[in-house]
Amino acid sequence: MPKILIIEDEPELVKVLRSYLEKAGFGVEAAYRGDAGLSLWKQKRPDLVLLDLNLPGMDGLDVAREIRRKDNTPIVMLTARVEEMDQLIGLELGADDYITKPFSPRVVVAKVRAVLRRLDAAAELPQHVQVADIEIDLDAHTVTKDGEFIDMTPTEFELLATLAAQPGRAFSRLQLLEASQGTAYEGYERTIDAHIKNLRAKLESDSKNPRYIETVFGVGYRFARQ
Amino acid sequence: MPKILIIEDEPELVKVLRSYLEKAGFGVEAAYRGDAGLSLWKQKRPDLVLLDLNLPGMDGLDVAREIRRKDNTPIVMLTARVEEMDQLIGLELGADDYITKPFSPRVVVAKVRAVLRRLDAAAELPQHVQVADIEIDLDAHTVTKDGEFIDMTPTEFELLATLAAQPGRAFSRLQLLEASQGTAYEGYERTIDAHIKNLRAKLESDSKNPRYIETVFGVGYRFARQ
DNA sequence: ATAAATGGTCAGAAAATCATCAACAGTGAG
DNA sequence: CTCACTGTTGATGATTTTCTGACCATTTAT
Repeated sequence: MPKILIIEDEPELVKVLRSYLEKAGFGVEAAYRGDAGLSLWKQKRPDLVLLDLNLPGMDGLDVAREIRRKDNTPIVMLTARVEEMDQLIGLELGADDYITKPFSPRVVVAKVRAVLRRLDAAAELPQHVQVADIEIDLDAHTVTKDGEFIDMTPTEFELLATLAAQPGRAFSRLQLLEASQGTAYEGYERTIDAHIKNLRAKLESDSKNPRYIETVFGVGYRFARQ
Repeated sequence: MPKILIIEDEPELVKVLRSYLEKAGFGVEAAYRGDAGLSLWKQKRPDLVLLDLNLPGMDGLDVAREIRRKDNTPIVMLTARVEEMDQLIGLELGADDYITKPFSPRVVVAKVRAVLRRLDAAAELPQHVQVADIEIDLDAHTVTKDGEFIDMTPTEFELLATLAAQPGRAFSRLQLLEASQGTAYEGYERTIDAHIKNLRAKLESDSKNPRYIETVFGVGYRFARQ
């Protein structure tokens, strides 16, 4: 559950935002002054900061600068008017996004989600898997073999990406089910067989003697260690 | 470390700007006259020029024009008032951005960063995409097929530009929403379908077998690989 | 060698996703 | 204000993918 820190001096606004964010599954902390917000940030280390520009105690810009100096917690600025934003457009201070008042809480939640998603996507996952003469670009959703592009359905793509990410490791059908269709524990293990067959048809030149996707009898499948 | 050239006749202002820019990690050169600025530009080849409009020795406009004639070093204009800018815009000077006085040094640094970043980002993407008989000039905002210009609505062009800038890469509807209407997380993903349909109607001769904008089932759309 | 267990393949059914259309809303120009 | 244009939305039918179970082939264990 990602934690959001709201630094905003209007209690009414904080109340509304908190309600919406919590409903959306976020944990919420709030401060009503800039300096208080900064120390709360140090203490709680939230995943994202919603920061008003005009604050008592300490200016929002200074708060942002201070946070940036120590960390790159994503910051979404709340500003009163569009003109204020013109000053910030360069985003000198590294705000990740901004919202101008008046705004609907719904929009705020959407922004928060978008920023977190954007950062997550950029930071964590490897973008690229290369094994043998197969190349998988997770971002672009492409698979090439010897430079030739091969079309994949979403499930096929997921399976291949899972297997190829750890060549030599055997995956059970259950693990592959989980990888391909999310968490789903329900489902028929043999479904995987069908997808493997289709994958092989697309990848292997000799489907009888698979070169890439090998069967591990009694266990599952693995991508060949090259 | 990017180099910035300041051409500005007020020494006090130069001093402040230099201090801020250096703190921000830029190398700074300065000239106090237009003609001197131009020769310093020739000599140092900075990554960006901060250029005052009213200068002794040589008018800022002439300096800009001269720089543009030889090179496309980004230029950020410093102008006294907004009205001055209106003139400039008509002159199609090719400045990359402008700032009106009075301005905070912070804003200047932000602008400089933004311009450099924008150019960097732009440099990575092609300005021009040609596939078969379609030609898309992302810069000029034009699309031609067999030499004939095709009119696009703004949204259509944005979508097409996004897709065509990275042929072969699949984009989700969410990514396309974000690209076409700015930030939107809200909005109906199927809206993209409608725009794609309109785009295809304009681009494709056989809308059933799209040659340019391909559907990636379960993922989104992509521009055909070249 | 034979039986038992596991994997491969296939085709039809079910589910998910997509294309298209028509109606509606917002916007700016005249 | 009206009109034209653009963009949005929800519904419908079409398409593609995914799932499933049956049947046969292969592997393993005895």
